[in-house]
Amino acid sequence: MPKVTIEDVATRARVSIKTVSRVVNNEPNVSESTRRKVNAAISTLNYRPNQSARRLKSQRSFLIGLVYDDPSAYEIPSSGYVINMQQGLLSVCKEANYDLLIHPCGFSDRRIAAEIKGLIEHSRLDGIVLAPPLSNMRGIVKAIENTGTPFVGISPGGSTLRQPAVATNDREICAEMTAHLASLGHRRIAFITGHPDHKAVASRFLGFQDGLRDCGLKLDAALVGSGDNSIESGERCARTLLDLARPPTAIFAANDDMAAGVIRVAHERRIRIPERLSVAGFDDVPLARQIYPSLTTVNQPLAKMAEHAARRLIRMLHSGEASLDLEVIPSALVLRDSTGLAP
Amino acid sequence: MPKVTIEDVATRARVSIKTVSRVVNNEPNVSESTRRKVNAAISTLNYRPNQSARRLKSQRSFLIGLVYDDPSAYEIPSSGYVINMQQGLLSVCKEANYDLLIHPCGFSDRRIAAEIKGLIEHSRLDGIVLAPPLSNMRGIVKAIENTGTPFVGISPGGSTLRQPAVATNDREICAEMTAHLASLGHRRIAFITGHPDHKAVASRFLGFQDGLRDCGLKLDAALVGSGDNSIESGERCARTLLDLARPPTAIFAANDDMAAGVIRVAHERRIRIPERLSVAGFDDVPLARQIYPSLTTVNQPLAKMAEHAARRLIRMLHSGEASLDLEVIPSALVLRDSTGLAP
DNA sequence: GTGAAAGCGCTAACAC
DNA sequence: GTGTTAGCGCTTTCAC
Repeated sequence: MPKVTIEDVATRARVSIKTVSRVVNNEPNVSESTRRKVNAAISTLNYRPNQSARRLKSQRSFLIGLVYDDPSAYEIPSSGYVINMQQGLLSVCKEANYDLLIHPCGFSDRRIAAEIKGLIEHSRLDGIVLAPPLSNMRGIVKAIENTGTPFVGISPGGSTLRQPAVATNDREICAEMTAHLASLGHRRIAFITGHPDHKAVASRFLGFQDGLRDCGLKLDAALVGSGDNSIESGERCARTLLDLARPPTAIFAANDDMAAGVIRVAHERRIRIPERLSVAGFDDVPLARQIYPSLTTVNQPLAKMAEHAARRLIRMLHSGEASLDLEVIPSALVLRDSTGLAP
Repeated sequence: MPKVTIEDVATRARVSIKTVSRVVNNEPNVSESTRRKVNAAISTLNYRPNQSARRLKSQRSFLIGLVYDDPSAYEIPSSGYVINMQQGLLSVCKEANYDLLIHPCGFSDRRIAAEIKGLIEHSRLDGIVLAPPLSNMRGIVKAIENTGTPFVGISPGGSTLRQPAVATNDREICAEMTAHLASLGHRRIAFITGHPDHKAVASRFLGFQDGLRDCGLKLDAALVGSGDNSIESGERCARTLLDLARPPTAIFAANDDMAAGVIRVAHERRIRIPERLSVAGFDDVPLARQIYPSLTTVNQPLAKMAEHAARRLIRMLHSGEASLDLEVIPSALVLRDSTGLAP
């Protein structure tokens, strides 16, 4: 590795290092011919600016942190959502010449605020993308705000926290899904709620209620199960619901894992899906296509949401100001084999 | 954020900056009392060494890269394996004060060597952890070797490439799984092979053959399906196998996704599992616990493998020398509900 | 439009 | 054991 520095480029292009710096950073005040000369030198020498030097001098790290709840701490099975967010972030970081640092952390930890503060100070992050459900937790959002580090939240749900954020239309799309089930003739539609700490997941329940109302159906408290996003809670709720004297003909779970739990129970009891029971989920995790029957669900454009979050963050970094509004990227219904006409 | 520098610490502790540097880096030649004084100053001032400065001066980035094949490029559904590796790496990086950069890249891309070279040059990575199947691809391994960057491969499979690597006992554990199926009375055991580019997955087939031999069974070519790790290929192979005049009573797939495909087909055909057909997979992805019936599989300790890889890499970084041997971390059988006595 | 000079905060020689 | 000095490679005044 022949360390080629800005000086080498300057010498070769017969200009000063400052001019090279201008070209590299796309600054104005460089004539077109000089720019060409410099670029030629850069590519023949295969010059790469030294990030460390640039960071040191400019007092910026060109580092963006993704902070999410550590899946290992909670046995959340479909941690695939992290991968999706990472992909979205990476694609933007790449083109903007930022690097991405990932930082899982347990959200129940009372010291989490200190942990985040330490992370920012240690890695000198320029900005942060905050994944759900951390984005709806007051203590965490406040901790980041206190450090003064720009950040963008993803899916903060109905939380009242004012923050720059990107989300999807959980509520509206759940109303749509509910309407879809109703249009298949279902009248007794059950809902399994998610983990209470996930505000975004909570708003899915609201959407369900909207949907019922839109279709002239009444909410039956007996048809609401309290889950916690885990497959086990889905199984538990399914058992209770299916034990009912008048069981539901459709079950809409607030996420795919719980829906998978419902399907497991249906299999155990030899209840045909969708002939005797329709099941719908939310997230469109890989699992949704893999189980039998394949799961009707809502595709949440996580990668795209992350992309937008990153772009916004970088814009904030450059402009120095934060827009506190919520950007919404719509989800889409994915109709597969687990839903059908009401029996 | 009051920028506190090494100088502030030195002033407060009434020593020179070099002494502070020594304390921070745990270097020798500092008296215990001085060390205490300095540490006191550090903590009252809440001093954090500026990584950029340190990197610039020491010509090291304190950055480790995880290079893996981009799951989005191939629709590999159970990309959960990346998360597991990340977790393992992060835990080690954290304690060793390195940061982790993740870099997915398409492995079929002919320019991948150039891409990796660019990545190393751009981010100035100190070392690389190479995930499978990239770790068994000559072009990629050579590209990294050419840059002179230390690296450790994960699960390079039976590849003949000499490299520092951490793997699991794919072959032996597959022989064990096969023996387990035989012990349940199965005599017609089918195998579905994985993607030919994945050497580690290929060695699972060898293990299957070992197992058959150990149990005095003969390999029946008709009972071998050629998959590509995808769930669809699992379905395809399952159809062919189950259409046989004398179908197998057990199917062992080289990964969980293909096993899930087999289970889907069994459901379609109303073939009871495990009463009429036993199914086994490999990987123990989250899906394995979620589908019905839950999948008997092999738990691959990916996080632990990644941990060891990171530790080795960091040791290499400090010592400057690479040990080319292969470290093996054993997998374990996970017996669930998809396997049972032969009919 | 372009360049000279001054550091950013730290580590590595080398003195003492 | 401890301190002094000289940069690492870049960006940033500010001069021209």
